[in-house]
Amino acid sequence: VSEATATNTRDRLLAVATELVDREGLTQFSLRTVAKRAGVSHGAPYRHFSDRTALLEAVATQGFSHLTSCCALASRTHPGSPERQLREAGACYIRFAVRHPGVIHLMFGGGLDYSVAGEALVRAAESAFAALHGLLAAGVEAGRYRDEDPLHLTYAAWSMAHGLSLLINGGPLAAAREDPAALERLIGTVADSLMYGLLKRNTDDDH
Amino acid sequence: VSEATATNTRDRLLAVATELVDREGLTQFSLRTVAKRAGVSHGAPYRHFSDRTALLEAVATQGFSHLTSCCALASRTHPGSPERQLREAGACYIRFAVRHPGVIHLMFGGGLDYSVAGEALVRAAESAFAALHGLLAAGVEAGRYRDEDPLHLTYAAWSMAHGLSLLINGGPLAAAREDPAALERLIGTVADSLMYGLLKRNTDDDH
DNA sequence: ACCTGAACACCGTTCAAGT
DNA sequence: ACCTGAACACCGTTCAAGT
Repeated sequence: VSEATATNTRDRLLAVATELVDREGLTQFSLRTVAKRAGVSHGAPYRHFSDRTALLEAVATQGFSHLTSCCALASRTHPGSPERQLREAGACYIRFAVRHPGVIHLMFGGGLDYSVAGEALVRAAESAFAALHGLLAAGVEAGRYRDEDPLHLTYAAWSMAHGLSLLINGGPLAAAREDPAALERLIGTVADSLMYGLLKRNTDDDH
Repeated sequence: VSEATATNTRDRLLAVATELVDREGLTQFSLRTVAKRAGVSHGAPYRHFSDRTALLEAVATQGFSHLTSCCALASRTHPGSPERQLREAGACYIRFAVRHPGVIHLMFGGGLDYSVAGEALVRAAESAFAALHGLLAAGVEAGRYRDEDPLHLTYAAWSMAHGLSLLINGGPLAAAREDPAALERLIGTVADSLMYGLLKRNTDDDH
């Protein structure tokens, strides 16, 4: 019984923290507010997380896990089609970013120092990156994408997805946040642009 | 005399704030520490900035001005060559991001709410975006880039630059931070990849 | 094992008082 | 006009004490 209660408190803290990060942002995020909203005293979180940073790291870890599952789902849904896998994984990423703007900012906005982060977070981030890398490597191996180091293509793909999510969440494309159809259209357009850069072309007219 | 003193205090606060954001990050940033490091009491900053957010916005505004000047400089240095302008502006962006990781995170990491920001910041951000847009539009007009909406190409180019800066500052490419030659090489590689996606190709083998 | 509540050092912000 | 320092409400963290 005590184990179930402990787990529930920990999970509740995590859920409240995620909601608070998304709704108020990192600056407004406070451990004491999380505790209050979770219905425990301000000292209770220290039974489950070593400090404020550790709780935020746990929220980010969940985020990376979700991105990993985006890739895994896309792989299963479109077997044999690297392009569709990549498009679907990217769309999954963007939808997550729209639903969880604070978590995305937490993961990539510099609020976390990965050089001193807990290994759970580091592992989750590496898994997400490896999953995306797998999608790009598959496309190269299938002869669909340019014959480049898949790592470079991974950087390009990930940069594009993340850049778009920033533009949607805080920038000039914010209108798409409220309009699901417009959001899907925008995702499609950017994916087209990305694909144009990834796919092989027949003639070279570089500088 | 009083005017000069006032300006100096304001400028010193701004400089100290920039340094603190870059070295300690947004979470550790505190108005009281800035005041102490600037040699004034903790109440003094309120004579120059309405609150903590206003000081951070001023730091971000300076950052956007720098990005704008990156584009302006690139335009002047490589007249008539849209590709070189874009490459140079991108490299300028990345170098700034490496030198000022905290400021870049402040500008794009979600710590600022642009929907309620002061107009100086909004204007500076819009100017930077417009300057980049001008570079892309010039390339399209010159017939070098794909015949797409320059806005979409601007999103793509900016996303790539920003994604790379994130990977360098907090991710798997951090080694390039310490090695200027490796940094320039990396910038070149990513720029190649971006150019590949921007430049016209002769044959279309899209799905 | 988990939680509470007092305690301490810190922070943002305000404001009367000084020059 | 600009700055100081007391004041207040808040926060992260620790820890003795309770169940």
